[in-house]
Amino acid sequence: MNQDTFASRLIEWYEYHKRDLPWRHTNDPYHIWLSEIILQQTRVKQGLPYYQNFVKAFPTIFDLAAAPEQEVLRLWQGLGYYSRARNMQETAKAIVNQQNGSFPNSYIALVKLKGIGPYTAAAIASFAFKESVAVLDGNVFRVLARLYGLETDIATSKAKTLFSTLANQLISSDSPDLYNQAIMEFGAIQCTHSSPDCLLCPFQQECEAFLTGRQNILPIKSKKTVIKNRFFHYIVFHVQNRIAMRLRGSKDIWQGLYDFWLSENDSILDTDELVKQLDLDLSDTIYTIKAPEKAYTHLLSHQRIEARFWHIQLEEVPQSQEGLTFYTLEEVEQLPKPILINKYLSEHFF
DNA sequence: GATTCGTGGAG
DNA sequence: TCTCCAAGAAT
Repeated sequence: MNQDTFASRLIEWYEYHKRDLPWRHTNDPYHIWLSEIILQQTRVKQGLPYYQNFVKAFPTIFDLAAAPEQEVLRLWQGLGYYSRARNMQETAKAIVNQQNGSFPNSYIALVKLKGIGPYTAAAIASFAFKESVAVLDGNVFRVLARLYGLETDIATSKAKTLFSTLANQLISSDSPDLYNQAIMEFGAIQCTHSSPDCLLCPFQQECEAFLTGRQNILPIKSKKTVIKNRFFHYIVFHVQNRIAMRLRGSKDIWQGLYDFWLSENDSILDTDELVKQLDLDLSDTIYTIKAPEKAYTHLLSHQRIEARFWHIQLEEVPQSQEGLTFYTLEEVEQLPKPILINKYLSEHFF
C-alpha cells in the first residue's frame, strides 16, 4: 500500500465516519488553539462543554488576554492539568502584546509558544494554515504501530522520531488538515485501544497487527507510573457565612487554585495530634471543632490523596493568619477549586 | 530521559 | 479495586 493509497482511503473513511464537532467548523486559529489545549490528554466528551464555555466567555484572543487569571482557571475548573489554562493565557497575552493579536501561522513559530508543543503546533499549523506537518498523538502512535507492526516502545524518544518520520511520509500534502483529523479520528473511533473494530477496518488486509494477531499488544508502552500516597488534613475555618480559603502555590498540584488550611502528614492524625500541629493563634478565640465524618479519596494520575476535613467554627474572623483569607460563600463559589474541595463544599455548604 | 503536572471513563 | 488511557507539555 503506497502513501497516497493510505491517505486517500483514510480520508475517505473520515468523511463517512467523522463526528460533528464544533472546532471542525472554524478556520479561526484562536478557536482551533483553544480546542487543542483543552483536548490535550482529554477525551472529546469531557472537553466539549469546556470548549463551548470558553468560546462564549472569550470570543476573541483579546478577551482571553484581558481576563483575570482566576476567571480563566475558574472556567477551567474540573478539567485538570491547570497549567494548560495558565500557559494558554500567558500565550494569549504574548500574542496580543507582541503580535497585535495575530496568531503565529507556522509550525516553527507556534512550537515556541508556552503550552504549545510538537503535537499542538502541528495541529494548529495544519488545521488553520494547511501546513503539511503531521500530528503525533496517542492515536497516531497506536494506528501506525498496528498498521506497520512496530514494537518500538512508544515512551522512548527513539519511537517519537521513528513515528514522526513515518507520519510525515504518509501525510497528504494536498490535504494535510484532513489527513491529520482523519488519522486521529480513526484511532479514536475504529482503531481503539481495547477491542478495535478490525472486522470493518478499511486496512484489514494491510494491517500487520491484524495479520499477525497483535492488535491487543500494540502499541507497546513500558512506562508504569508510580502512585504516591498522600494524607491531607484540612481545617475548614468558618465564621458566620465566611470560609477561610488558601491560594495554592507552585511546585505542587493545583497551582493557582484554592483549598483550605492544610496539614500534610505521612500518616493519619487524630484530632488531638492535629490541634497540636495547629500553629495558628487561637488561644484567645472561642471556637468549636468538629472531627471529620469520613475520608475522601481523590485519585490523580500519579497520586492517591486521602483527605479528611475538620470543621472549626469561630466567633469572629481572626486578625492575622498567614495565607488565609475569609471569603463569603458567594465569593468561594467564584474561586477556582480542585474537584476534591468542590465536592466537600457542595456536601456541606452549597 | 524521567517526573510531574487532573479528571473521568472503560474494561 | 486495579490498570490503562485520553487531540501532551514543561521541567
